Amino acid sequence: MNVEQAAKQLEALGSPARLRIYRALVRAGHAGLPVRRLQDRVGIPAASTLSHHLHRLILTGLVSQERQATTLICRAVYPAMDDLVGFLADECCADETCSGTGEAA
Amino acid sequence: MNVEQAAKQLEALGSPARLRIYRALVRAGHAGLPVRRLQDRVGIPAASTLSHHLHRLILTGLVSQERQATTLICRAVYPAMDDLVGFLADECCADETCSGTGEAA
DNA sequence: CCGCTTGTTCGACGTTCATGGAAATACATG
DNA sequence: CATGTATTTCCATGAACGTCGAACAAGCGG
Repeated sequence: MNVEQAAKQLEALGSPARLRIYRALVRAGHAGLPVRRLQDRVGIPAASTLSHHLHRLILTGLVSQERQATTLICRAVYPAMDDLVGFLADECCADETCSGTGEAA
Repeated sequence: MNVEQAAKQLEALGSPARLRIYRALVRAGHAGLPVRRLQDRVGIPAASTLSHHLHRLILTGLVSQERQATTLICRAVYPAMDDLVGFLADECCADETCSGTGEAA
């Protein structure tokens, strides 16, 4: 995970609409959520807007889709989030253990 | 930490320039870094651009500044990052323990 | 085949962002 | 007070974003 990639994912998550989408997906668990259901849940009025956000999330690898007949099931990609949180934690140690990390890490 | 606040911080971090700035600050430890040094380190040519990004980071509470005579020392606010990582981890459990979280959490 | 549902793509609108140059501010020093 | 350094604020410009409506594609059921 390099800085550019992390920034891209952070940016994807850095919009209330997309963060809500992602959160709903995460909470839906492995089963995932059809786009229609997702729209209903996050309260985005226009389907095209949701589709746009979803596309962005997918591009960064945070979300995946699987077709089931006419409906598209969306799922959060947990390993991606894991990596991202790992990157953040690695850079920042979250506490005060940061002093020893140095520069080459 | 609500969704809006988290999204704001995520967005602040979601730019290669700002993520690099933040990273440099984190690695500098609690000693912090003067703006000038920061500029030199992250390779932003215009001081005004750096100042702009810094301002954004400060607005979201991710970075703090302290004046020392003519120079401004910038520091990463570790608790803020801790909260953000916590929010992400809380929503996503990072692994596969997510199924039990439910909806009301 | 036709209509219905599901979801995406396209084109457009106004808003916000990133960037940098110039002027302004804050502070130390002589 | 004048000068010099450090940093921000102001302003302008082009690019990207968020949002939406309308048109389109795909698959199911009569």
